[in-house]
Amino acid sequence: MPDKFYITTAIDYTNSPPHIGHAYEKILADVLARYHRLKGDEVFFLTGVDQHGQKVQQSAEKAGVSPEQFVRDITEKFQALWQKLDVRYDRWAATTDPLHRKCVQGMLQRLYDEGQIYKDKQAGYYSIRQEQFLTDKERGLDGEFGPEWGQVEHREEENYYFKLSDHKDWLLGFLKSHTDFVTPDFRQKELVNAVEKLSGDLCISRPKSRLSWGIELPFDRDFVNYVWFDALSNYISFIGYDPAIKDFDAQPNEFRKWWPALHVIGKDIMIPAHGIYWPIMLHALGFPDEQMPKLLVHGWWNISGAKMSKSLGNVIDPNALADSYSCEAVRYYLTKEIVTGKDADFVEALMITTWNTDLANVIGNLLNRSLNMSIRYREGIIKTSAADKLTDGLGSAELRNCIEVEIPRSLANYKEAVDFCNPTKGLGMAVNIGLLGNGIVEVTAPWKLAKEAGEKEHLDFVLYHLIESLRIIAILISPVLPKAAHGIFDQLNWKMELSGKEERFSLADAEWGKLPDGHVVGKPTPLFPRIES
RNA sequence: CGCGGGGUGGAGCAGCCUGGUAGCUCGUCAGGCUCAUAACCUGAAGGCCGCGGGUUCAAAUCCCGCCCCCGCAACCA
Repeated sequence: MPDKFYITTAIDYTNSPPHIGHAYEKILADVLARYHRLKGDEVFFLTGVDQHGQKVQQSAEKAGVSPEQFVRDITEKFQALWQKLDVRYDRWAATTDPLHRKCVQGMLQRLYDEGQIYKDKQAGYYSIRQEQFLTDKERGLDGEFGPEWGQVEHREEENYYFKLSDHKDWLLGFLKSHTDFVTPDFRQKELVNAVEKLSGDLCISRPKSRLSWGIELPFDRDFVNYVWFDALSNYISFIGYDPAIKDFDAQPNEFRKWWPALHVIGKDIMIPAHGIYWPIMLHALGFPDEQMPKLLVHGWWNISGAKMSKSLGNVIDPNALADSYSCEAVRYYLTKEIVTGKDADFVEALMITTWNTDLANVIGNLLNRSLNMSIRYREGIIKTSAADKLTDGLGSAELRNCIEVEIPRSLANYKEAVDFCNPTKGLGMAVNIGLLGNGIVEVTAPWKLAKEAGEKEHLDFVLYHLIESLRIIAILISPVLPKAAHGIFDQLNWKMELSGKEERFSLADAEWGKLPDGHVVGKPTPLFPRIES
């Protein structure tokens, strides 16, 4: 039985078009999903859009179109971008989907019936722009509410509340006994601190008079749900959760097959949404502790050390980036040049450097020179030879060390790294095998071997090793650079019957010595042309 | 004393959890090679690993104190 891997991303808010941060998260999730497929796991990758809410309603009004129309346009932009960036998800979660709406209403109804949701009246100062009640905490030094809140008025309003605080102690206990709930670990520390300060319940409704663009509360049609039950529950609704069934073990097979999930999210939505509301919602719905999801919290791409923001006008458009360079260049840079979980600076020049160094100079060049030599010296025919006999040839010691020590170590490091959600380090291992290959070319000097009749066997062995290195590299980079991985395989003339198909790659094949004797390689063409700036 | 992150050769970063020759990319300098995408390989210069204490045979790494930078409000991942 293959392992199951269910991965999700945050669903993006369809209020404005996607930027580099959206792209990073989806690429990260896509890379992990592809890696697990490479391992042979059964994978389900869910991503989508959050379409409801006040801001969409307002933006639509401003644009003079219906919310449906407005949301459809933006949604198309997201989907087009994911296609352009090779983000291959299995299902699209759009919160206006009837299936989702039904599930959300079912959840709310059951929690209402079970006394987890109650109606209450709140009076106080209310920010219209932020659609929330303000407390004294929000007052500035002068005791007034700052301009960021827009128009503030006194208001009295009835709403529905979810009994969040009832579950605070449970959550603290859960976090204490499940220290791997959040990756990286320092985020979990942060979360525990936040939970300890938690007080009050969660307002989950807005009267329809103010907000109509949302999911109606099933037990009171004068209200729509506000945000969290709608947005977060996509993670379960789209894989078939049945809200009417409290007993987790009695849930439909399809749902139980995939759950629990790995949620890939940004650091800004861990507290409170994914770290507090979501596990408590699941707990209240009857999910046992061992069926809680895990969170992979990534950092942000900053621009010259500053936060990316619309108001600063420094937003990076991934569409334009993919057009000027390539989808693969964007995927490579975003994966390689950030420590998973931490922030990084987005520097376009560094994207070019990284591409040129790792892909053009190291891997691409190794591919090119190896194939070229194979064809020039041995007519493209790759032969295995007994490694034992080659103890005293040029560079034999380095060659053996590479095969017996370095490559196995790189492979082990790669697997460990990506298994722990660190594709950055994984890519480093693939590049490392490329570096080793280029080193081997130097010490074995195939052009010298080719001139000596007695060295034919040694030459064959060297070439075999180089081709094997490239075959392995292609497999390792395939989750990040699917197109380039195919490009390498195509030039190696390997598994041509699967050309273009994802099944062409398997992690089990990433092992030195799997290429059969007598394989004939193809002609070299520069795969990663240098980007000249 | 709010919470968290960071301070490592010229630049950007890893390493810190699980102490033990300070590593990577770019840049600089000097060699080598010619199969290759003016690519590749080797070597060199350049670090009191923020500061001060402590633990230890041994600290970038663990502990304590201090200094500086950045997030934790918004559009926003």
